[in-house]
Amino acid sequence: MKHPPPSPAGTFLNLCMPSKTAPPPKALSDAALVLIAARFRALAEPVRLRLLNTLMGGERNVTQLVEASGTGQANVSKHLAVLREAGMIAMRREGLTTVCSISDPSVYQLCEIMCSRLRADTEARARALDG
Amino acid sequence: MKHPPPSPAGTFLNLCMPSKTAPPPKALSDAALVLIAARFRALAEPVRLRLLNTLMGGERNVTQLVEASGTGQANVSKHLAVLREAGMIAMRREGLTTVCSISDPSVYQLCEIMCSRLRADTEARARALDG
DNA sequence: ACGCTAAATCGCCATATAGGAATATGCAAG
DNA sequence: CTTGCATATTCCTATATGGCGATTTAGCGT
Repeated sequence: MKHPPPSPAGTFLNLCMPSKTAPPPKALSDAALVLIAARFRALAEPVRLRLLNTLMGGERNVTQLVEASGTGQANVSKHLAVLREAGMIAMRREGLTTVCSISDPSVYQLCEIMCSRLRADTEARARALDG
Repeated sequence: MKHPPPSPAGTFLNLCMPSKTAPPPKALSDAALVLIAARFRALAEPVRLRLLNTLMGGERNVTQLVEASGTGQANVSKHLAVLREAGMIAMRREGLTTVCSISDPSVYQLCEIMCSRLRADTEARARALDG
């Protein structure tokens, strides 16, 4: 259950270094691609990203997430189900409420990378206008 | 109205994060979330992942990508347009052919992270079956 | 000009999914 | 058991998107 992090494939340290390291082009199976695509799809929705972003501040119950999300309770419930099935969040019943938390640490890395890219692209576009 | 009564910051972090990787929970704007979601959506498709996976081996023209993708030329063309609009690949005309290449190095990181997670989950599920 | 090839685009269909209202379920208090 | 709150689920509609065939566009050689 608990794993003293043996640095899964060295991904942690490579995070902040956008060097042009081309890894050996290992071909992935079709089945693997389907699974990977499913994970990306779970992140391909603004409301779900808002939920994850809120959960980055710590555990929240569903009502709190509904308030933070700007959409209805039914939608949030469905989006949470998607995130849970993708293994990204954990949900536990606590009396009347359901408490949610991020269960997949790679969510942080993925969002961090995307944000960095977004910043870089925006900046590049701004430079293109000025220069 | 209500505040998160139990864990302020520590509980779930102890569960899933080693030590260092907790970024300050910066709230992202709705506009940023839409842009980030769009980038994830570009990766949320097996055929597009196959194209990227192929391009990880170096530049390829569209015909080569069609052969590697297992789907039709029209589809590949549309998928390539999606990846280009997401800023992940570059395309240049070279005589009759169009040569494609990965233009966003974060693609490597993102796929690497997803593959690691996939391996970890699959392994955990296998352990759960064996006991 | 023509034909040929590579790639992009269009039209259509089928499916997936986000959104929302209504309803059902689970749980605790009285 | 009944009431009330917090979530989940169901049903529905609108939209987005993938796949495919057919057509169009683009560039090279003749």
